[in-house]
Parts: sequence; structure tokens; C-alpha cells
Amino acid sequence: MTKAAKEDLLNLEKFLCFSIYSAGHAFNRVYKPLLDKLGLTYPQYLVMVALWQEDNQSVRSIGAKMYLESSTLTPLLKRLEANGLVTRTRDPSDERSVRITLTEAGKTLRDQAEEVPACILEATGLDVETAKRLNRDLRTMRDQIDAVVREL
Amino acid sequence: MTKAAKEDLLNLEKFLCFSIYSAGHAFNRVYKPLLDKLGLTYPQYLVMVALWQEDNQSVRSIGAKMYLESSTLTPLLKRLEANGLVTRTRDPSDERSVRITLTEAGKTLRDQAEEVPACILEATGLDVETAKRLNRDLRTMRDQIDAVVREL
DNA sequence: TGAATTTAAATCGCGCACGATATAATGACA
DNA sequence: TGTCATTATATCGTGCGCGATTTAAATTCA
Repeated sequence: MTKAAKEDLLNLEKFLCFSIYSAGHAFNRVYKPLLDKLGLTYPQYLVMVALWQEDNQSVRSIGAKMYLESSTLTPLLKRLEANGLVTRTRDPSDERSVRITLTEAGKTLRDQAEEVPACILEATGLDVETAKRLNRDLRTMRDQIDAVVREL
Repeated sequence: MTKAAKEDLLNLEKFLCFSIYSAGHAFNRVYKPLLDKLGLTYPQYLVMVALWQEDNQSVRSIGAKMYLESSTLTPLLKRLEANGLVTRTRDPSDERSVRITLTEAGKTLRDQAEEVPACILEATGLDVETAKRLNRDLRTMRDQIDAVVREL
């Protein structure tokens, strides 16, 4: 290993994982004022996006798309239910499964959230093409990491 | 807006923030077995990297580098102290400040952690140059977002 | 059919992360 | 100097996120 490479191992800013970690927190900070108006947290917003994309999903389906466990989703979905945005009902055709369905308020919220993605993109300072490339690279990396994790 | 762009607003996978969010979780998953051996969590590991880089920092200094609040760091550092990796002592020249200093065990742990970054890089499936570019782009984006957040 | 396995959610305990607030020490400056 | 503002850390409450475990339903297959 070169000397420069060794020094990189001592520099937190040179850690790719830390850039992801700190960028994630930065997104949280910039989303907060926008989502406060909607009464949503950042993870709740992402779940709502998933439901606006496809309503009436099972907890399992949402978890698969978001890479989250039921132990994370169940309480979060209960909060969305308590806030009147979704309903949680056992699937009659398979009583193990719980279907999450948007209420009218949950559907309506989508209109109020319409401006959010453009605001966020603007805050990143990235042009659309760069954002797309970054996005693609990150998804590829994530999927590669998860492939490694699965074979452990 | 084009039709394709509108559809992207409904597709969670096309959200840059979600790629960061899910990639962050993926890193957590792949780090876990490696860090379990060291008795560290992922955020604790990042704090240790910061301390290996520069020992005897104040809580404030660590927080500035890691973009974390004292309300996050104080309990985390107390756990590191309880595990014998650091000491926490008030700075005699400014009693408001707490200096975090590596113990011998904390210093020694660095050797055991030596292999970790290479293992992680390998799991990402990225070559060194791509990882560097991605890293640079993410830091730039994070700093840009934080600049926007500060002027709110 | 009936026992054993698998699957889906839920629950629990722990650690992170933040905002709001408290406390104590330092600095500013009238 | 004494008051007022600022700074550094700590504390509290809330919500994520996971692993381990539990419960109940569905599936497998002997």
C-alpha cells in the first residue's frame, strides 16, 4: 500500500461509508422543515412514497422494498395509522399478512408533498443528470453489498 | 416536466435520498459481523477512527467532524468509556470542555481493526478510483446541503 | 389427516440521533 | 467589577432500526 493510501485509512473523510453516513444525516436535516409541515418524519415520508407508488401493500412488501424489518415497520405504521394516514387490516385470504391502505387523508397528503422532491434536489446542488448517475452508482453498490451480506 | 420525470417522483428507487438511506443501512449490515468481533457498533467505530486520527479531542471537536450533537455523542462516549476504550476528563484550562483520550486498549484496538476498511471496500464491489469519485461527489453534496440548511 | 416446518407480524431490549432544555463555566462589555 | 450573553456538555423524550424471540397462520409431506 502506498503511503497516501495508508494515511487515507486514518482520515474519516476518506471513508466512503462515512460520506454515506453523514450525507444521510444531511438529508434528514434538510427534509425536516419540509416534512414537519406534513406531520411526517423522514422514514415515514419514504413509506408514504412507497404507498403512493403502490397502495394496499403488505408489511412484508414494504419491508422488502425499503430493506426494513417488521420490527421497524410495525411501530412506524402504527404511528401513521394513529395519524389517520393509513389503515392496517389483516388480509382475509392470509391472516398472517397485514395490508396497509391509504386513507383519504393519506392520499390527499400526496398533493401537499408534491413540491418536496424538487426542493430537495435543489438543495443538493446537483444537476439532474449527475443526481441520476450518483443514484445509479449508489443502488449498484448497495445491491452488491447486500449480495455479499446474504452469502455470509 | 416530462412524463418519465413525473413517474420518477413515484418511484422510491429513483429517489437519491432513498439510495443514500438504503446504502447506509447496507453498510451497517456488512460492518456488523466485523465490528462485533471488536465489540463496537458502527457509529462507535467511526468515533474510534476519528480518535485514532487525532487523540485527545473535545466532544465538540468530534461532533463537528462527525456532524453529531452532544446529545448523541455523550451517551456513546460513555459506552466507549465503560468498555475501557477511552477516558473522559474535564479540560482543566476550560472546565466546560471534556477531553476524550484513548486508553491503551483503545489504541491497541486499532491494530485489530486494520483489515476492516479493505474488507468493506471489497464488499462494495467498487474499484478504488470509482470509490474515490463517489466519495468526493457525496462529500460535495453533503456540504452543499448543509450550506442550505444553515441559511434556513 | 396430522405433525413439523415455514412464514408474517408483533414485541422487547438496546443503541443511535435529534430537538428542547438545563447547568455550569467562560467571555464580553458597560 | 458585575451583569448579560455565549459556549460546552449533559439530560430527557420521541422515533428509528436491528436482532432475538414470540405468536399465530399457512404450508409441507409423512
